[in-house]
Amino acid sequence: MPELPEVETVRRGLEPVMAGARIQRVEQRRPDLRFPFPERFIERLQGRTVREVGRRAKYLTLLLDDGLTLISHLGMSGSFRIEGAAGDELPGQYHYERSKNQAHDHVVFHLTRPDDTSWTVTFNDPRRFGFMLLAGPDEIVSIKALAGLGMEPTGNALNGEALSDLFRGRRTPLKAALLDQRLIAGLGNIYVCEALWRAGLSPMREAGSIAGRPGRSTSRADRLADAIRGVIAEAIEAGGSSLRDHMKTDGSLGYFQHSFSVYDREGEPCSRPGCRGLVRRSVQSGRSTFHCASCQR
DNA sequence: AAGTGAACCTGAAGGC
DNA sequence: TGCCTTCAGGTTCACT
Repeated sequence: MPELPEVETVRRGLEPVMAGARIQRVEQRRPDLRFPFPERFIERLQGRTVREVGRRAKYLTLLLDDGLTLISHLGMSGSFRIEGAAGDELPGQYHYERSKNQAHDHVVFHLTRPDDTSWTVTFNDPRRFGFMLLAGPDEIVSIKALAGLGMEPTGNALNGEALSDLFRGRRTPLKAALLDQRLIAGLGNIYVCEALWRAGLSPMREAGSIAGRPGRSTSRADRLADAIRGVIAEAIEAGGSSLRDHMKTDGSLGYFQHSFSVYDREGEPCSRPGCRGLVRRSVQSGRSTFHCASCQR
């Protein structure tokens, strides 16, 4: 489920339980996910206190009191679920628990908080494309996964000029450039399709074609930057609001309650006012692209 | 260098 | 009902 907004939603869900909590015990139920777990994974976590629950692009980061950071990626199907040990801290938790196949519960963190409440945080990942890494204070910058990441698509740093400079001279399709985590870190297939639709730009257009002269923006780059920031901000907002529902009722994180303009809407009429086009599905570098050829140029 | 396709793995959904 | 194929939010690697 995880592009940046979903990972941020997960972060916000974990923070109130994990930040400040002591990791009493860790259950690691298999030797690997996508990669083998780090050496002495359990031993290095048990007894530590979580100082911060952070996020970089699609990675969650748990900073511990000894300077170690647990870096976690959800892959395609990873999720965390929180359960109060007393059983009644989270109303409706039973329903949520039942909705998951516990055969894919791979890691369980047993936590205690300063107020003496006890919790478990369980990592579930059917496809096992997720992974966990440990990095010491000096290693964190050299962790390969994080080292090459581009700018976050949130906030004012991502503007037309920045996009123009990032994409200048690139002949790769705009879609591929936006998915390239080395340029912008955190976008995935859904939000790239959505942002391109909002900006009225074709996914097939050369990335460099929206660039202006060095240090200058263009109206296309401005539109795209606005669309990206808007889509991401709204998705985080939606995830944040659905997180409360998720606590009460089921395991969905708003993803499925989200209505997209083009993603997974093949054959439907384009929803841009005045546009008569239909949403088309195509394949770019092995992944589905959804766009309206009539209004996305 | 840039682009594509396959690989990793399980489960859901659709066609017949 | 069941069997088969296709597809899925990500990343990485091998090839042309």
